[in-house]
Amino acid sequence: MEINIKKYIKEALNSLYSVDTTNIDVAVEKTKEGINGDFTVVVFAFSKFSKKSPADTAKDLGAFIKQKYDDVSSYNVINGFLNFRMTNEYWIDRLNSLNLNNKKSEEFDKETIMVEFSSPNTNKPLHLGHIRNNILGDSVSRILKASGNHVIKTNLINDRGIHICKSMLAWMKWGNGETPETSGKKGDKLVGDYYVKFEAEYKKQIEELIKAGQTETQAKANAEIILEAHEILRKWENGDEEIRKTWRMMNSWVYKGFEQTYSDLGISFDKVYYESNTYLLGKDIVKQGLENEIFVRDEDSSVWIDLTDEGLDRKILLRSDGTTVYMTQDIGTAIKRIEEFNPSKIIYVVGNEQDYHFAVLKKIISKINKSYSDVIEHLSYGMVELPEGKMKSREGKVVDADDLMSDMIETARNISNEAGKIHDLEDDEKEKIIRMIALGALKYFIIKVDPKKQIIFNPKESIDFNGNTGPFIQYTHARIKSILRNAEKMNIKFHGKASEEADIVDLEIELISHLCTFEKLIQESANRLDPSLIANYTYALTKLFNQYYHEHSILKETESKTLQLRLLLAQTVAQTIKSAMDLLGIEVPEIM
RNA sequence: GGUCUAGUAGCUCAGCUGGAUAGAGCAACGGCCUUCUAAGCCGUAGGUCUCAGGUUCGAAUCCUGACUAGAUCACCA
Repeated sequence: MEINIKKYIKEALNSLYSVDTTNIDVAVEKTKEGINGDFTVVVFAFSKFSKKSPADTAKDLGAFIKQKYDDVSSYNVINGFLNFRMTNEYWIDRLNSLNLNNKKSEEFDKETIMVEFSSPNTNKPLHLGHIRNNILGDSVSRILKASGNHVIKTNLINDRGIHICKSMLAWMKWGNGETPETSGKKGDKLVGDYYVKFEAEYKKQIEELIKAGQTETQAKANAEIILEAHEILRKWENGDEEIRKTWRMMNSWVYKGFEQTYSDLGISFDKVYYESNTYLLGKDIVKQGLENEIFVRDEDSSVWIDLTDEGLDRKILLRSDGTTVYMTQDIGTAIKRIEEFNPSKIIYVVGNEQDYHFAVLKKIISKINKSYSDVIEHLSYGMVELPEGKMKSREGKVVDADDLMSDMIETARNISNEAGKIHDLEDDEKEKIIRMIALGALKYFIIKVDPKKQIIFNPKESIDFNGNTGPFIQYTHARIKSILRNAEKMNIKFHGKASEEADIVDLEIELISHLCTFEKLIQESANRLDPSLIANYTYALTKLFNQYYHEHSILKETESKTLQLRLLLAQTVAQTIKSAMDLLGIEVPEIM
């Protein structure tokens, strides 16, 4: 759209001042509120070509363009800014073209991009921090897909390690064979409870040892219960069948619980990896790296990479006993994925506490193979914290994902009952809408903030359903749908196209102008891996429509061309809201 | 101490690669339902954009340096 204006300006610069415009970037913006115009060109930079003041330059350019192009209806110059007003026909044409087949068919499966997110540990249930991770990963995947890429959503489940051994040990000690069936507890919750039990006992033992004169470090290493946990880990690694059986059983409980939470959240994956299958990967690569002298072996036979030249540190890749560390596994998995899928990017949605880890991983991968340098990308997001600080699973101080969702559903139900607009629906329909609203409120609340910023969540302050929220946007969608239904009931024949002769008001131009930027915004949001741009865009669109809705009746419009224009505009807004919210993983109702 | 990230209204956040008088929501106060869904709309009030320099026609935005907060720098993941 504003590409036209750019073209015009370049042409004018060339004709008027003989400027070679190939490398000139023309800044075209939406005209600020309160100033007459649709597009604004910043002309300060062109003074050097015209050898005139910005204001005179702007006048030259404006006159030239107004005279030559008939989609420009007028121009004015204020403070050296050149403002153009486009004709009504121009805007109506824009609206019509938004409704043509705007499928960018040539942009399909441009690149293969792998997005890894969620990646939970299996010793505890998911909490609000995981929710942020999941909806970020899910939304980014949707946005990358919408911008024309082939996306593979993947989850690497951390199903082995000391953490799950802790839960197992506590269960073996104090569980009396308790299962999700006998206790009626969700599987992940049950296993999480034993993790908390372990940590409580561990803490007690540490305190006792400190009282007996040990230092904290000593106490942490010597507590009997942690030694037992390490023993279980050793047995696990040696394939002890009894331990493996318990491990499989408890993990299966957890998976069932996770499945439920993922399904409630509307999250799914294309490919799931288990760390118990991948943790040994990477050893061979490290060996090769040793031969190629990318890595070094210390005297105690541990293997390292030295990144001090790159502003990073030395990082261990294999322990002196030859066992792998987290990094080894990540190297192996990354290389395996690259070889298997040949993705142009693997995006890791992981909290910013692991910035350093991924900086190192990226360096290592590019040292292994230069052509892989740009594959690894870390989508680092800020932690979700409570007013009193970090959430701590081991102390049970977390905002549980399932609890939060059911609280939200409860609130949504109350608000909906009060409004009474969906009373007539069948119970299951009602329930579906209530869940949609609850999830919409929760997801929007999180996704609207810039991923890299930390979120402090105060459980005492409930998540809003009014203002800049998911439900507000959903509500506007339902409102528009209601208008379109009423139009049908009134036997208004809707053409799906607007006449260029229709009347058009300022708010309509603003709406159309906003709608026109959606496609570009998806690209930008994909480039920046930032769904919050979509959220803010949608809110602005919705806000604008509600204003319009209030000031101009659609169905009472008697002039048929204007009525058609308004119906088309309303429908386009509804569609755009729906697709935008879909990119955030939020559904919108027809009625609410 | 090194590195990274953030600091905008009482609170939660927008503000794109520098552009005109810094915007929303929540909370407060005042209006608007015989009119397409009031989960809405309009208005009032609320700001030294952490501070100090610099770059330039022009800085919340870019650079440098302070200050504050968080993260990270393990033979943990």
